[in-house]
Amino acid sequence: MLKNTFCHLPGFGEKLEAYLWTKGVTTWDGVLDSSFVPVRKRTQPFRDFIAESAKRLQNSDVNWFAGFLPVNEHWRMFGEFSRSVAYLDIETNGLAGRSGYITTISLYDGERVHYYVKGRNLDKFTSDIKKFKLLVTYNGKCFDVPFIESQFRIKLNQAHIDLRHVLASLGFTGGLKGCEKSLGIDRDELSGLDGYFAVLLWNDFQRTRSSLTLDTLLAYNIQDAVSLETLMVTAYNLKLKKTPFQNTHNISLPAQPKLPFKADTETIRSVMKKNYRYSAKLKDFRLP
DNA sequence: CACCTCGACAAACCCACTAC
DNA sequence: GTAGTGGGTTTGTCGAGGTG
Repeated sequence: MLKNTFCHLPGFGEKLEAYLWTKGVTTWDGVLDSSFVPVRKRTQPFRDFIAESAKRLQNSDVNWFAGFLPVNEHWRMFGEFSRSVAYLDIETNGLAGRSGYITTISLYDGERVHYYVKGRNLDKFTSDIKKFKLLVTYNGKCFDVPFIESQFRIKLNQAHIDLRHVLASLGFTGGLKGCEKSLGIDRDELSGLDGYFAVLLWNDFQRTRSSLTLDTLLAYNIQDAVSLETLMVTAYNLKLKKTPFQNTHNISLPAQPKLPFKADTETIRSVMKKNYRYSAKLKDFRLP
């Protein structure tokens, strides 16, 4: 999709790009010798910029594209760079602002699941994340990434697709779970849980040191990260429908990875019982 | 609850094109 | 050429929405 993208060129907006597509101009070389492109936008600086684009694409420099693409078109980077993606989700001990801390992190690379737990291996995250060129999150630009940056005192310089805004532009709102529901993405025994429940699980784990509790928390956290891939591919294909490339650039839905943890129903029940907020949900978690 | 980004909307600005 | 026009692009401001 980046090879068919012109709106990262200075002075090229969405309208001009869409117009050129209708005229059959779909490649960078095409721009340079199409009479549909104003002469001023075919001068040497533009030739140089396009040559630079080709070079950066060749060198897999996602970050360069992220700097020139309008943010609402960052989803386009996924096509060329879907194999350098880190799907990322964190859990914390609450929404307590600055006094809050990260409890667990899940990172899915499309094949393997990586997870990090406070007090065990959380610091390993900072070196692991450096291996990825592109981050995909839900609301991560507002929450996960600033939280990580402030807690670890690092800067995540990767290109970053925030699915919250991509999905909102497609008409899907209501949070990660809301979007999954609208798109028919199911999450069996973990449905009905939310971020606050992850806080309760962490508190319970602090008190009991129960490995079943931690497993349940990680199962939830990892499910969120893994779901991001399905959402990303779905959103990408839906976005493509508004371009002339829906038949050529479609990405097929990936197979689900084997998940390393299973949520424990009895733990969920027991933690729910202690919080009135989940009294209505409790009935969904009867023992078999 | 605190924090953060971006979409919406408006206004300013730029440029290709036309008429004379 | 020059001035006018209209559409597209860029810039600026503000509030909605989502995170555990």
